[in-house]
Amino acid sequence: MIPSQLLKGTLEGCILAVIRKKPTYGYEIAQQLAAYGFGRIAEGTIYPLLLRLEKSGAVRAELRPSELGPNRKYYALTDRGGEELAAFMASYAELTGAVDRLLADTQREDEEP
Amino acid sequence: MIPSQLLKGTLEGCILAVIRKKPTYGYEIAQQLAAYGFGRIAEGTIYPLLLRLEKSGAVRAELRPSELGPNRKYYALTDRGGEELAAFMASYAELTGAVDRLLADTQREDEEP
DNA sequence: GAGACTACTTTGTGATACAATATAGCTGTC
DNA sequence: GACAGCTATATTGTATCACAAAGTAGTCTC
Repeated sequence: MIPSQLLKGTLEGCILAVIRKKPTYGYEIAQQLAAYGFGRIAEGTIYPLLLRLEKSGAVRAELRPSELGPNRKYYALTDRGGEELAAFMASYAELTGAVDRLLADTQREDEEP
Repeated sequence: MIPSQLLKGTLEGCILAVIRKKPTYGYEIAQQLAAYGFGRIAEGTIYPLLLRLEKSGAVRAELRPSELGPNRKYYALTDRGGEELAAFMASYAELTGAVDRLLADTQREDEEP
């Protein structure tokens, strides 16, 4: 299980990435994230996050009927959202670069006693 | 610059990793993190975090005089801290695994139009 | 009509990075 | 000896965000 604190900030970028692949709706996003190995992301996390993204102009929402079940709110990435996704990927690379360098050093200490 | 939200949860594990390499004190930890590429971590972040770790039993503190400047509070990793570090590394690997799979898929869409 | 699955919303809570501020010792310079 | 600048720690208040919980509502199967 990934602790919720570790997901902070990451989830927003990842949802942008999921939407970029193909416009989709909240419920399916949650399932995709689970399939990618994020674990179960609560509805109370997904939906407020999508509303934030819509309000900030990173995504555009469109209501469509579902063949089975209630209506779906499909989200598509805007240009602004594409820029945010690029910024996230850069920050994420910066973070993992720093962490990986540090953890590599931590490892090294074991090997040379 | 790494946004503060992305650091959440990560910093605690990384500080444990720094301390594991060699017992050290807050001020130097901040400098080491900056050197690894984390950017400048505010004092208001480092010191409360170290106090939390001490209170939780992950680290042990010892006050030592400095050759130059005020006293330093050296922190050393406890067994409990070592376990927490291992747990962090596992969670971190889980997270980066999921994100990397997702971002790889996002990339792939570009290549095959 | 009861349960299960789909699908979205809202409210309140907890964790945590950070800005700002305070304190204090040491060094060097003018 | 006053002042700047670096070292070193602590505290207070704030903003952000993931989540639990509860609610609403549609479809399907038994």
